[in-house]
Amino acid sequence: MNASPAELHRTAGERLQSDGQRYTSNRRALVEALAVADRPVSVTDLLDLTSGLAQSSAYRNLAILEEAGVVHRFVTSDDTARYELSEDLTGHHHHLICSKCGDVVDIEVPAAVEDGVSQLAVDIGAAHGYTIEHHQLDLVGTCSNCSTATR
Amino acid sequence: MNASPAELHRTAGERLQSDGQRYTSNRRALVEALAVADRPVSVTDLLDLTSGLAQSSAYRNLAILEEAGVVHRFVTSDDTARYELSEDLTGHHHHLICSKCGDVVDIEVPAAVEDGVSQLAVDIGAAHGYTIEHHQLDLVGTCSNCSTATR
DNA sequence: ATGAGTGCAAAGGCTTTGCATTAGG
DNA sequence: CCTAATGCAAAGCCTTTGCACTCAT
Repeated sequence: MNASPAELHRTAGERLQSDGQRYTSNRRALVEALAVADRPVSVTDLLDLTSGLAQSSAYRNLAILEEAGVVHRFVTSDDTARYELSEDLTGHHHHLICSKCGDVVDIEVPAAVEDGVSQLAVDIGAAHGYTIEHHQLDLVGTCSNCSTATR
Repeated sequence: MNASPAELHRTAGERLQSDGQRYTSNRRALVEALAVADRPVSVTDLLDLTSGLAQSSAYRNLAILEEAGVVHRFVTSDDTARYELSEDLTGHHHHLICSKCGDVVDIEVPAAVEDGVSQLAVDIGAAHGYTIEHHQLDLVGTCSNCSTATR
C-alpha cells in the first residue's frame, strides 16, 4: 500500500493489461490526478485536474479502470459519483462525509473496530448467501465550514 | 422502535406538523408503502406500491418527509436514491448491498461492533471538526441470485 | 378565500452512447 | 494496417421545477 508513483503506474498498467486494456496517456493522467488529489473526487474535479480530457473519455476510462480494479467508485448523498484509487493501492480506510456540501475526507479506523466489522461481514454474508466483496463505513455529519455558514 | 401502524402515522403526522407541514393522503400513502416494503425502496418502486401518485409528488413529498425526519434517503452504487423509514421508527440497522443488482437487505449488528463504531464517530468527528449526525455501515457483495447468474 | 398540495409536462444535471477520427501495437 | 481509444454531439435517466388546478382550513 501507498505505492510510489512509479510503482503505482506499473501496477495500474499490469492490471489493465491483464484485463486486455492499454494503459494510455488519458488513463495515466487519470491515475495521476487521483493519486495527487489524495481524496475522493468527482468527474468534474478530474476534468479540472487533468487537461484536454474529454468528458466522455473520463467516464469511459474510469469505468475501465474500475473494472480493472485500479479505482473505486462510490456515490454520496449528493448523487455525484466520486472516484479514488483502489484500496489495495492506498490502504484501507473509510470516509467522513459532509451531509451539506458532500465533501469527503479519508479516515482511518482502529484495528479493533476494523476487525469487528470484518468478522461481521463474514458472518452476515454467510447468513444471507452473499459473497462479501468489501465493506464501507461512512460517518456522516456537518463539516466545520457548513456548520458555521448561515445555511 | 418498530412502532405499530397507528403509532407510526401519529408520529409521522406530529413530525410534519412541527415542521409546518400537513400529513396529506399522499404522504400517508408513502409512509404506508415504506412500512409495508420493510426495506429500502426506490421512487419507481414507490410509484408501483402506491396508486395514482404523480412522480413529482413522490419526489416532493419524500423530500419533505426527509426534512421532517420521517424517512431517510440514501444512494447505493446504482445511482438511484432509496428511501426507508427513519431509524428511530424502525430501529437502528445497516445494509447488505448487492453490487450487481443494487438490491438492499437490512441487517443488524452486534452491540460490540455498534458501540465501537459509535465511539469512533465521536472521536473522529471531534478530530476533524465535524458534527456527526449518523453513521452508515454497508456490506457490499454479490447476492446468491447474481452469483448464480451467468452474468 | 387563501395558501398548501397536486398533476402534468418541460427542463436540468450527471452519465452514457453513436459515430467519425486518431493513435497505439 | 487494424483495432482500441478518443472527442464531439446527441441521447438517456433520474430528479427538479414551472404552472395551473384542487383541496383543506
